[in-house]
Amino acid sequence: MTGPEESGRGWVLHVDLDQFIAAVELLRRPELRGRPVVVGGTGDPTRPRTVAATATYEARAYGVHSGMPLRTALRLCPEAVFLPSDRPAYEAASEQVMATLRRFPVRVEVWGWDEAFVGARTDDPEALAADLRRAVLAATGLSCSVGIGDNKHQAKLASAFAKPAGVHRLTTGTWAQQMYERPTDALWGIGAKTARKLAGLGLHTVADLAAADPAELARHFGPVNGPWLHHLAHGRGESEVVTTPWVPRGHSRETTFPQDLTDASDIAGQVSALARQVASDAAEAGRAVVRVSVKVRFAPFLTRTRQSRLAAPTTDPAELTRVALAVLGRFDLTRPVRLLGVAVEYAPPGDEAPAYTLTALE
DNA sequence: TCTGGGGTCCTAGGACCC
DNA sequence: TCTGGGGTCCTAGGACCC
Repeated sequence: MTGPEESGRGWVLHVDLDQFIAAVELLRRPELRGRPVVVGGTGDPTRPRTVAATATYEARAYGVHSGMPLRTALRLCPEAVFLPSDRPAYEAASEQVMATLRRFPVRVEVWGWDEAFVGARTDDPEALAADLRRAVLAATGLSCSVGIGDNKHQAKLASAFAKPAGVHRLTTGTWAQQMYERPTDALWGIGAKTARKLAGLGLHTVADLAAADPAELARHFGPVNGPWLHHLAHGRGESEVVTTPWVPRGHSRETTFPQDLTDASDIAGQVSALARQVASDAAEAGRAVVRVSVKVRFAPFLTRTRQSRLAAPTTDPAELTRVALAVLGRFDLTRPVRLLGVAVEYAPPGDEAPAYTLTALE
């Protein structure tokens, strides 16, 4: 921490913890180091319909990966150690990491449990990145990788190139050289579906997309998404690092049942329980609810949602439960149900009361 | 490999209003 | 009454990310 951050040009850094969940678990259980470990669900690999949140490199050697059903992981690697997900532990570790980053003369924007953007002015961003890595490791025992860029998009991609435990710089100056030959889904925001659709238009690489006509892209992907894809391919992106805490837009709870539900009163009972849970979460967060939606995933895997806007914002559990059940009533529930969910949209904070006096004056 | 849970944002179509 | 044009709100679904 040499303190040169008041001078020099501005940079965006992306700090990404390496194998975050597995690393936190191994800190608590050093005896498991070097063994195949899989984390997910309640840690019971025989329970159907639960998947791995993460797998250590030793487990990956057996073909196990995150998102894989635990039962499959067990078959591939019977000697693996299966651990339950422990959200509070990950949140606590994450807090420690973010607090460490905030001790530097930089701006820190938390972007999830295991990553953050850092805004800084310096003549030597590699030195700053190395300082951040050392400080996080010393304070928490966790390893991270750091990407350096002119904006968040570049820094985010750079940190992936830096993995594991490294530092990498990707800027507008080196964008074409580093990115143009890669497939379009190497960009942050382009997934499998969009990549396939782009390929159908003859656009396979980042260079192809960068050379495409934005108006043509708008016709196929919409007025916002089309031009945005073009921007992504040129390595453009948001460069402002915002330190004010994120204000959640909504909240949800959902459950996949080990066996399908067919009984209507069971289904209603589960939706009530989810609605009460979401209401309690909202009350704890001090947020009023303006919309309630119910999600039903039918067997084998058909997902449908129904939603309803409330007449007035509320946090009342009885009212939210009543609305959730009314929305549930709009589904055709003749097929077996494998998942139920209740989601709410929050009113913007401080927006609960209508400002009718101001309106009257206009 | 029979496929979690929790988020965000965008799009399209219909209702409704002037 | 054979049919405009714009704006806003609401709903359902989709894509993406961690």
